[in-house]
Amino acid sequence: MADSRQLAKAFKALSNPNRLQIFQEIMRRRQLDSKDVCGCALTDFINSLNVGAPTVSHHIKELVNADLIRVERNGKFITCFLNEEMSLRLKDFFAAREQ
Amino acid sequence: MADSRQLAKAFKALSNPNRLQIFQEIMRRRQLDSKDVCGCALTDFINSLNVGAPTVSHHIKELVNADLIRVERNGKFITCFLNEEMSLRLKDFFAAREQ
DNA sequence: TCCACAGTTTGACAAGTATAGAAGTAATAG
DNA sequence: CTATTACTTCTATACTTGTCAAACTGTGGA
Repeated sequence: MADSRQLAKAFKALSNPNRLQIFQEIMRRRQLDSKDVCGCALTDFINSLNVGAPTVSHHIKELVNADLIRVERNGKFITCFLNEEMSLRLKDFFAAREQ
Repeated sequence: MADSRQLAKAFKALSNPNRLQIFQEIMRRRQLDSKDVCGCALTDFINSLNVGAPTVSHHIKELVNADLIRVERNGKFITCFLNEEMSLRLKDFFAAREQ
């Protein structure tokens, strides 16, 4: 059950409403399949949520730390991408034994 | 997105390691399909986790409050059951747009 | 009726978290 | 090189949470 700890960490990362919204937006953008828009810059979140840059930066770090997303720096910007593997694991967690 | 709030609540309920373990045990027992054992008494958790009764009681309340489980009283005992509908919603949340 | 057992409520407290402001770093434009 | 933009780190603070001890409630059995 060493694995429980990682799940709990992921759930904790998603337990804050602002962080959940960031995550949902990253999920949502993934679906717009063109390469240009499939990630999110941190600035997007600063504008859409009502919190400052330090707070968003902190939230992103938590999501990365929980393996839910990964980030890439492109010049001045960072871009956030969904970690598909983790999403899959979380889906499977809830899918256990149901059809 | 009024719905986000409920998701965040569920994730928060699962973000504590002890509470997650309680939830996992309730999930696990569901699979032993005989009527007699398909729920969990609170005492079971008091013994298996290393926390006192008040703490377990509190955790159960949080899980109920997050719509993840429901409880029934049978005489002296309470029994916990999984809320399948919520599990399904959570599975779908992570399943969005992936195959 | 009284006791023991199963669980709940209350109150307290240490530890953790969300947030902001100020100051710092990194990259790009001019 | 300087200024600006994008983000990070540090520090402080208000708030939340997990836990326990003690006291309480409800149920079934002797």
